[in-house]
Amino acid sequence: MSTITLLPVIEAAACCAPLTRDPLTQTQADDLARSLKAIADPARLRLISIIAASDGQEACVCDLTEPLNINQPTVSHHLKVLTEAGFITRSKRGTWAYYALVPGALDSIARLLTSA
Amino acid sequence: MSTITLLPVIEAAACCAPLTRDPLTQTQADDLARSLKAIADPARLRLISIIAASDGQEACVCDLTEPLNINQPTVSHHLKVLTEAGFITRSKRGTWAYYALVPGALDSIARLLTSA
DNA sequence: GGAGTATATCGATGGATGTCAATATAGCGC
DNA sequence: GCGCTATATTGACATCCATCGATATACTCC
Repeated sequence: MSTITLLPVIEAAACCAPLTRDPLTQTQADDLARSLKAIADPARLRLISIIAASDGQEACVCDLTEPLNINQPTVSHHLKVLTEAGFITRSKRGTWAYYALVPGALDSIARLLTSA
Repeated sequence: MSTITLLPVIEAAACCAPLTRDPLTQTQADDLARSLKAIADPARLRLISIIAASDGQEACVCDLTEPLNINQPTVSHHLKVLTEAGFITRSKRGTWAYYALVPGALDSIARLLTSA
């Protein structure tokens, strides 16, 4: 796992023109699809939106488990997917784990979809 | 199938604030996830980008089958998914089917992901 | 109408994925 | 160390999904 980049989303987005300017290569399409798959899930979208609306765009797992009506292991799984995709980061403070939005990660994906 | 809205993407996007402003409700998350799932596939992203780069942002199926290295039924399937999600529209002229981008569909999704 | 072409649909299949219960790990306070 | 709490991991399971071959549909031209 040591070869995973820290911010795969932003890296993937930095490379290329908007989706609508030129046909994507297979590799570009694979990368963008991977990022989109990570957020194309209701539970993960809600997690992102709760984190984003929290103080400092950071939230404790203990505040994320209850409002989603899914079990704790499932929340943990979704947070891992979002982290590996580069949308959030994890920092542990004592017993608690805090997840924070990666600034610009969502924006860089959005830019790829925007034609203007 | 008569109850399907013509532009589900844009309708879903018109209703709500950016993902990062307030926590999403379950319904909002479901809708947005459905739209994102439709484009979270390499083949469909490439289809969109080829259509977008074509004259009048419209392309014939005959021009979409070859460059993707996937079989014709699979291309047809992906085009259907994109159509039902409201990203493209289909118009038949003679023997050929043309698919065109729905203006603003991608943009409205992008706006939901943008914080600014 | 019949042959040929373009596109869509059907059915099957292998692989990915969301969810859970059970368990493991890790930190805290006594 | 021991119990307690918070979070992560594992393994299993059911469902979804991308892809394909085969076939159906629809249009054109002769």
